[in-house]
Amino acid sequence: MTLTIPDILEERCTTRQALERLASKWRVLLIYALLAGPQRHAELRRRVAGITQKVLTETLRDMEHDGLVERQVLKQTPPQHVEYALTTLGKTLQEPLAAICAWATEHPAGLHRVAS
Amino acid sequence: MTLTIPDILEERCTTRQALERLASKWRVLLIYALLAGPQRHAELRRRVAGITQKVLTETLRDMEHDGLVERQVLKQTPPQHVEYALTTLGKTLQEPLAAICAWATEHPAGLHRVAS
DNA sequence: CGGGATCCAAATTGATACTG
DNA sequence: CAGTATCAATTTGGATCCCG
Repeated sequence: MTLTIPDILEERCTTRQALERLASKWRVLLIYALLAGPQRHAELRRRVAGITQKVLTETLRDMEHDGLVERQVLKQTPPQHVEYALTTLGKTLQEPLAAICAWATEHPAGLHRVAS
Repeated sequence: MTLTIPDILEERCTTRQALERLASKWRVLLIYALLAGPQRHAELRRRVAGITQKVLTETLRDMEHDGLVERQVLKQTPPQHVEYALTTLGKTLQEPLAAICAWATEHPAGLHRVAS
């Protein structure tokens, strides 16, 4: 009701830019998956149904470079062991994300795809 | 902390599907713009910087068909007067959306684009 | 196992021109 | 004014093959 609307509608607005980066299907799902704790590449691939190796790698790297995810190599030998974990910053997304998920859960009939 | 993670990671999960539909840059911005009240096509185009007429029309129609937005034609004469407004359902997005925006505002340094 | 490199098909977008 | 139609230009995604 008393929401103050910032000028996030401006292209230069940093809030809008952050928002645009978050508004991604895979990012949201990955963050969600990672809330359960650090996980490996193959693990995430299995958990996040539908994601391909390429997209997974790309998304993780983007998120890492945005400071949301941390990548740790545990072994250097060829059978590499790599884990991804949310950073402190990434974890702060839990609450707002939960709010969205709660909404999506509460309004299952909302975004039904109506045949044109 | 005590967040129960639903299996939104499954492709068939309706919550995930709703989420995927919401996770769109333009949708988020449009909803935000529309929180200020019903607005016209040209008005929205001006407010939501960077959106093109085509994408605006498409996004509005998608949101309309998802039950988030309502379209009302006020005049039938050639210089048409069309207004778009959030539906009751659409308005319920205000809170979760505000949570995300608040996050984005609080973490301006978060999603900085680091030159590769 | 993790992921870089390619090649290619498919989906998005941008720019214009046109209509009720 | 609002919106459709079209076509070219990107972007994005999927499928493979390969390497440390």
